[in-house]
Parts: sequence; structure tokens; C-alpha cells
Amino acid sequence: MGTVTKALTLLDHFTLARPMIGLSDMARLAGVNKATAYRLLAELQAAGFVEQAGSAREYRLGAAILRLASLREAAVPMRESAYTVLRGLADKTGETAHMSLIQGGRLITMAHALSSRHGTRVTMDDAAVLALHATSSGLATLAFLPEADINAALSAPLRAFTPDTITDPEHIRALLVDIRASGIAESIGGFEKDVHSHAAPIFGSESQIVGAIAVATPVARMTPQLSSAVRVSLVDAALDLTTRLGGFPPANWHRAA
Amino acid sequence: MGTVTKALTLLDHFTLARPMIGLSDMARLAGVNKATAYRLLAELQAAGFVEQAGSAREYRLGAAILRLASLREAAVPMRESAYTVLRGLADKTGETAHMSLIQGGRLITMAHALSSRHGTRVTMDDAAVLALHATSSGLATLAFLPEADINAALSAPLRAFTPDTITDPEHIRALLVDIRASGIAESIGGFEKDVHSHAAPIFGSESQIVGAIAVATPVARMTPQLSSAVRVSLVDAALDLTTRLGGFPPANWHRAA
DNA sequence: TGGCGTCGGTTCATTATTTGAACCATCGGT
DNA sequence: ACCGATGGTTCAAATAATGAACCGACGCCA
Repeated sequence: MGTVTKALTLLDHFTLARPMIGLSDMARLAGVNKATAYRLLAELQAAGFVEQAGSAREYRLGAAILRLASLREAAVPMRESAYTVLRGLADKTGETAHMSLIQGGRLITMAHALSSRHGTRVTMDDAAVLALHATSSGLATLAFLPEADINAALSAPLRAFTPDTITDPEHIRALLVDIRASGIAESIGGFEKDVHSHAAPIFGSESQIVGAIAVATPVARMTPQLSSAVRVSLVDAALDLTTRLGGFPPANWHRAA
Repeated sequence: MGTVTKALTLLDHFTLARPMIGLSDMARLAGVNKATAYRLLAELQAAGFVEQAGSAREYRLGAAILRLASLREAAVPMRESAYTVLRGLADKTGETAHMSLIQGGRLITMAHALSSRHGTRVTMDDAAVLALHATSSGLATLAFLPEADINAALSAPLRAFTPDTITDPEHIRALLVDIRASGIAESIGGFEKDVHSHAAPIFGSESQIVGAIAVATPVARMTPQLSSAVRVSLVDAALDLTTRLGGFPPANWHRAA
């Protein structure tokens, strides 16, 4: 692994639950020598990607990231596009909509929109990491990845997040066939216990899979009628978002239901 | 220079005016070998910090940055704090307010707020880089940097952005003395021709200088009365923002005017 | 008080990675 | 068909990264 990759990997250990990390902790989390962690953090700090704060001199993400994010947004206003589509989807279905993108083999939630139609709703955090095998978004994405990536994802042991998580690779492969045919993935309580979600894939400028857009509802509220409505809206929204992000669906793409 | 620093330096060449850069261009801009640039970009790409787009396979900033920015915002809602203060400043003065932070020796604009009171106003871009010697924000920051950094900043040739830019190091050193005494820096057309700006320093958690907050007005609108009002508001706002960002003014800090 | 564990940070000989000139294949313009 | 540019690749030589051990400081417990 290159040094740069190693340094950038350190940044992945900052999460919403763990926004500040000390030197020794970081070394342990990342599985590198403390001296190495120190040097890497020092370089990241010089570039403004991390900063030290607090009496314990813990590290946290730095302000330089905000600058780059501004530039990224200016160059590629993805979040705006995404939010517009998610807002429409949430309004139309009355449920929570979110978009996740695949980055370095992991699926990251980038934007979401809630609906106020019901008292209960599924809540989402941006920047959450979704399991490929246990979420509708993950399955929708997985289904359109190259065969090699699918094998890689299914060769590692699959974690059971709930009793309903599907962990049998062959079962999942069967699901992927259906997903490719229908353009819609579904997961009932596979990641979070009471969440029933539908997802549709979104594609990049070379028609490669880049992620998925999903609608998540409490299991108790799901009905065949709602499911059907969600599917229709999702297919439209996914196509819309794909084009807004500058992408194209695969050549033989079709409208599903 | 470490490899990580070199890789992160590549990212600095993306600007609003130049959001996409090809491999050869990047190598030239960064002054590194093409093979090196390729390897570094490949690693940045694997981490999602850059991505390739367009038929020419040019590189641009990637989506991973947005994820980190989300986390940073969640951990340290600086932009929100900043915007609240800037909004108040813009409303009170009727002029454009902006905040800039020093990162790796360069002053970067991080947030701004416009006022709608007048038809003409100074416009700002976030992520703009401000010259330390030619802007009020730069001078306000420079005045509170350690002596060694001041010497470093003034030892390089100082660029004249306009005929009114002050480029004599000794003249600038004299200004810095006044700025330290008053807590306010001023620049009349030193960076952009028709802009008269006032700035005040903001400090970090160890009372070290972290940047400045400024009010920029068209030169034609500046009067002694407006200048005086701006100075008062600025001092308040800078102190407010310093504390909101978790910082403290130096021990012997004072109210100026 | 003294002892123990851990912290952030530093050192330096060993080792593995980065580096860059030269080299492809490809593309667009003349 | 040529020319100059592009993105991408190779491999010996040079350089940078690495990690065990170490340091002083701090907090905790007896």
C-alpha cells in the first residue's frame, strides 16, 4: 500500500461517533506504528486536513477539507442535484429518501431528504457507511459492479446485522440476478431491524455503477400499494439523478416496475 | 518534502477558474515528474479525493471530500458559526463581510455574507486565496503571526496587484505595529482596485492567530463615519467569532476603535 | 510520596517505497 | 503520413518511510 493511501486511510477513522482521535488510538485503529501515524498526521496537519484541539492534543478533521469541498461543489454541484431529486422522492412517497455513492469499495451516504407526512420515519446520517450485502442500496450497487468486485465483496464473511440479514453468498447472487432484471433492490430489516427499503442504481459517465438512491420506510407501514408506488418513483428518480450527475444508464437499460 | 504532502499539494492546483486538470498539466503545475503525478493521482483517486471525468480523462476533485466535509461540519460547525457572525456584520454595516483562515502560510476565504442594502457591493468567492501583504485580512493576520513567519512572508518579493499595493517591507512592518495596537487593519485598493476593506484578527484555542474577519466596501462609498462604524462592529464580531470557534484572544487584549 | 501505565513526541539504522528518464500506444491537427 | 501532444507504464537508482526503543510529562492509585 502506498504511503499516500495509508495517510488518507487515517482520515476514514473519523466518524460522527468519534470525531476526535488521539495519536495512540489512531495508530491502533489504523494498524500502523505510532511513529508512522505521527508522521502521517503531521503531514496531514501541515496541509490542514487534520488539526489538533483540546487539552489532550487529539486530532480532528481540519478546515482545509471545507475549502476543497467548496471547490468540489462549485465544479460539480452534485449535492444540489441530489437533494433536488431526493426532496421530490421524499415528497412523492412520504418516506425518507437517501443517496449513497461507492468509494473505494465502500458505500457512503452522501445526501438524504426526510418527509414530514408521518410521525414516524427512518432517520439517516450523511457520511454513514452502508453494508453492500445487507442494504437495498448495497444490493442495487453490487448487482451492477464487475464480476470480480462482486466476488471480492461476497468472499469475505458477511456480517449479520439483524436476524434477518441474508448472509449466504449464493442467496445473494440469486437476488442480484433479479435486481439486474428489475432495476430495483429490496431489503427488509437486513441492516436495521425495522426498516424496509427499496433502492435503484445510479450510473456514471461511462455507464459504470456509482451508487444507489433509496427509499426507507418503517416495516410496519409497508404495503403492496406503497411498495409499488415507491418502485415507480425510484426508477424515475434514479434515471433523473443519473443524468443530472452527468452519467448514462447502460445501453440496454429499460423501465422497470 | 514527504510524499503525502506532495500528493496533497496536487489538490491545491484545483481552483474555481481551473476545476479540471489533465495529467501532464498537473505534473507541470506541481513541478513533479509525470510518472510521479500519475502515481499520486492514482492514489488520490483510489481514496476518492479526485476522479476522472470527460473524454480527456482530466482529473477533478472527488466526492470523498464531501463526505469528510460533512464529518468536519458535524464535529466543528465552524461555517455555521462564521456565517451567523458574518450575517450580522453584513446587516449592521450594509457591506460585504467575509472570514479567512490561514492554512499552510496562505490565507483562504472560508465564508462570506453579502448585504442587499446597496446596488453595488463587493463580491467574494469562498476558497479564494488572499495575499498577506495586500489585503486588510492579510495584514490583520500577519500582524499577529510569530516574528519568524512575518520575516518569511516579507522576505519574498511582494507582488503589486494594483498601483496602490504597498510592497515596501519596512512600510508594512510599520503598519503592523499600528494594527497590533488598534486591533484593526485597513487596505485601500491594495488587492482589488476599488475595494476599501477593514479587518480584525481572530484567534484559536491557544490564542494563536488563525485568520481574520473583514468588511469590504467600494472605495467610493467609504466615509469617516462608515469607517468608524465598521471598526466598532468588526471588533465585536471578531471577538464573538473567536469565542464561537473555541478560541481566546491574547491575554492583554483590549477593545479598540 | 513513589510507582505504574499511558500519553504525545522523537531518534536512527534498516528497509521498502518513491522517483524519473525513457518508452508505448493513441489521438487530433496539418 | 507526419508531428506533437496526450495518458499511461517500466525498472534501476535514489530517497523516503518504517518501527523498536526511548524520552519527559501526566494522571491514577496506594
